[in-house]
Amino acid sequence: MLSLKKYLTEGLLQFTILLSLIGVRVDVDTYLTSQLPPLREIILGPSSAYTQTQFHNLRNTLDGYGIHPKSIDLDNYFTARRLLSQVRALDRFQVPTTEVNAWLVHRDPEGSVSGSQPSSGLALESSSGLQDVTGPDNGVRESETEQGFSEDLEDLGAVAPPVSGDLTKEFPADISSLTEAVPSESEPPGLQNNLLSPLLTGTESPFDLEQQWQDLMSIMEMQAMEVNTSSEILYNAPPGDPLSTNYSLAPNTPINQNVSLHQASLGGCSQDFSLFSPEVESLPVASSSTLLPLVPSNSTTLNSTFSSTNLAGLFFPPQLNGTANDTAGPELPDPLGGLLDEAMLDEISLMDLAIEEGFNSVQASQLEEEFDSDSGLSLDSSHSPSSLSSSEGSSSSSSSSSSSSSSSSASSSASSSFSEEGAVGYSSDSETLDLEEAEGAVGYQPEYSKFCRMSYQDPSQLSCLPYLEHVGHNHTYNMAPSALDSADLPPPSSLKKGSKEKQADFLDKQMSRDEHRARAMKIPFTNDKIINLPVEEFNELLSKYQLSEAQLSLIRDIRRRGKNKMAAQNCRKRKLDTILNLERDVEDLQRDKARLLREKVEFLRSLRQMKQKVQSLYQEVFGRLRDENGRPYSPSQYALQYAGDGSVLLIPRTLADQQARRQERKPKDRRK
DNA sequence: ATGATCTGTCATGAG
DNA sequence: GCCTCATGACAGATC
Repeated sequence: MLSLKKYLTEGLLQFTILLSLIGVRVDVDTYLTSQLPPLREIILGPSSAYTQTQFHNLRNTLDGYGIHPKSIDLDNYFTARRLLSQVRALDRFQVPTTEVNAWLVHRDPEGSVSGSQPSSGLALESSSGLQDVTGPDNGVRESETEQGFSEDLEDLGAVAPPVSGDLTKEFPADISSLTEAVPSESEPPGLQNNLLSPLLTGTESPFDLEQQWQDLMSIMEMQAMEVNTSSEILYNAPPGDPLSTNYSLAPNTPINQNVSLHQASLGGCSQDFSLFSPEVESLPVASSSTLLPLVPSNSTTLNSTFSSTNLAGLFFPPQLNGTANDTAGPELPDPLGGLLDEAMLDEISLMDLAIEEGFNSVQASQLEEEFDSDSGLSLDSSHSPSSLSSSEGSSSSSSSSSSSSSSSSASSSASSSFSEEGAVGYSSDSETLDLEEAEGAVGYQPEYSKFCRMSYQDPSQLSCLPYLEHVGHNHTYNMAPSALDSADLPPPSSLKKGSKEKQADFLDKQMSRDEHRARAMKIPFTNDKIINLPVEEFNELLSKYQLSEAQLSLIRDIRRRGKNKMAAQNCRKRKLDTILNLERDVEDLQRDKARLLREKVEFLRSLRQMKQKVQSLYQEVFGRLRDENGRPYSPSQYALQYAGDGSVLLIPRTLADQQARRQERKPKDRRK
């Protein structure tokens, strides 16, 4: 059997290679597509497989594409298809560009507010600390910082370049804050851009914090294992706490450059808000938040992090002493900052894909090899012969096939193939003669279908049956049974006597127990007829012969067992098909899940962009404001704030700062 | 030799 | 009641 498989496998491969050499393209997709209907029919079973056995539909018309549902070829087939679909899915998935805006901002130690919120778990942002005191080489790295500020960084492990005050000046609006607790004494004074500090102080998400947090949790839960592992590595997170790692950095924690970069990106997300963005303002939540008045009682949880009601609190350090420029603002949690972290989201998305689509490197390499093969066949053809040999489809559609489908147990096959006698296309006269001689029973006919099937399965059998050699090449096994009815075949004339005995033995082995019994009982017709004839014809057939009670009993048993055998095969096929369908459903659901996750990532990214836009607009508006003397307002002394009617007010910084503090307390109280 | 799997068979119930 | 089919369970065959 194995040797025959190998034989056919090699033959198939060689044939494919030949096709390739002569320019005939073997298209994998076409191959699979064209294979699918018959294969699916095999798997699902032709209509007859799920219905009553149709006597007039006995022949298997699967055109040789039959693959036994339990055959390894079927697994290979679906594996290949799944891999193909996964590869194609890669086209659809656009890996988001990772944009990391790294800003190292130091907080004034007086920012006690920040110290009071380390447990928030969210990104703590420096409100005023724009001074870069990460190292003495700040100036040297300024240029690259600026460059890194605008360019997309794909490598999250990249070192975050320090940011100098000049640089911030250059990019006051687009601040991706890094929350770091840096000792104040290390901060060089006078390196502050107050305009930036409110951005760093906190941003208000247009979405509900709780919702965002739940969304994040849902994402993280789905990717708990993988995200946990990777995030720990990537973000230097404490084990088991990827969220806090992503969103916060404990105060007084020395700056880890890798972490700093990531934190910077988080901050960048968090600082964006929709103050001036029409699109964002149109959002219900955003508009509601922006309309919040200065009254402290109206401040919400979001205000602490995205205080649109108090723009001063956002854009200015909450703590303004005499040298406000030197102070760092409180670190406020930013719910969206972490959510919008592209690096995290990308990773989630990618890992989700990797997990849910089950596309690992091994499979990819295997698939690649398959596609790289000269044959052009992506399917593992090494098993194809077995699939041909075990034509499950025949069993499902015809009674004859049911007996023959069990190739390995051909010796125990219950019935000869009534329909396949002709379907096989085998027309060995000698065979008929030998069988009749061996049987000694009138009307008993050999099972040519089994010959054919065995010829597929065992090359040795094929070789010992030279007259069967053609079976492997022609496909006349689908011919009408009547055309090749063995009973009508003339005796062979060219068969050698030496092979006759082998054939007889072989046929004898191929006979099922019931066939042996029938022969022993001298039943005058084939088991196929016994099993597959409609009851009326069956009774009519019985009436034509004078049969003993024992013979009649045996015939009934043969019929019952034969039908039950087919029923069992169909039943098992259905069971297997159900499993396969469920498997496909699971895969589909996993793909949907991955797609939804990708969409969510895109939405969050879009939100971040809008917030950045608003941020820049704020900078622009504030920068154009002039006092009565024509001088610009100091960001440390004034801030913009939304009024309840939607207008924007310029209010003193102290007032804004007070409000910001109130808004910070609210969420804390809520948590209590 | 042994366990897993395949396959045929029986018993039973339903249509 | 008979026939057929579906299916769980079992056992032998096969891998």
